[in-house]
Amino acid sequence: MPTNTRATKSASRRKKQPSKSSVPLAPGQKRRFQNRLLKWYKEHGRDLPWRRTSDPYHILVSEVMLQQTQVDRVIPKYHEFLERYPSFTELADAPVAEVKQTWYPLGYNIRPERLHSIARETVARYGGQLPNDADELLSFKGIGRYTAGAIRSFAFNEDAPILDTNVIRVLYRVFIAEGDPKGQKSALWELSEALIPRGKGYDFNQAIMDFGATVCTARNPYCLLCPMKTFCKTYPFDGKK
DNA sequence: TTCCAGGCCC
DNA sequence: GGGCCTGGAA
Repeated sequence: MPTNTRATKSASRRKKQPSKSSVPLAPGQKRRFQNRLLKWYKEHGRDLPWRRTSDPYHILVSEVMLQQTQVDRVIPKYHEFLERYPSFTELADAPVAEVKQTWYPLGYNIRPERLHSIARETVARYGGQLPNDADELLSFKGIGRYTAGAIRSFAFNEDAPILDTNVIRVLYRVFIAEGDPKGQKSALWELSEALIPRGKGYDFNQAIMDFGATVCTARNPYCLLCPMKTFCKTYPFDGKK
């Protein structure tokens, strides 16, 4: 926990005021969202290759590939890449030029360079084991806040929050629905964290991204078959945001 | 053809 | 807050 958020507990009786950036959740709303999302995921979640492993290296490769590239284009390259570089060691030992060639044609070629440097550093400084600590992960070039959360939840099974465009869109629509979503990142990070059912960070995070990618889509979302429509602040969708 | 999204770095 | 690089929408 951060610091002393309850310092004045006995000093005053003022009701807890949501800080400007936090989103109030109606009673039961949190659990309803969690239950419906996880149920939806059980029935409709996609079967993706990186969901069949908990190897942090595999997870990292998939997440870096997915940073600016759609799932369908990533899948074949994910297999090819791992076949060629089965672990941090092989990747670290490979010439970066070759790694970039293997990466082709995914594009954004700074990514293979960074992935390669992450591999080298992981071998050199962490004995070939990716750290699970948030700050250590964030210290790598190429791992930002989203990817650090993804690694912690998908590879290490921690209840770490993630926030990418899918998650932003889903949480904004269901719980906020006013103002500019991008201007509310900190509230959305808080929401992302607060909504994770204890011990279920992996499934919950995978679920919310799948949900955003296939139901709560950017354009023409499938509101009619959405399990959240009874309490979604955006339902019925009017064509914007 | 132009414009914008998308995580990250700076 | 802008630029990166690229696909896809406008």
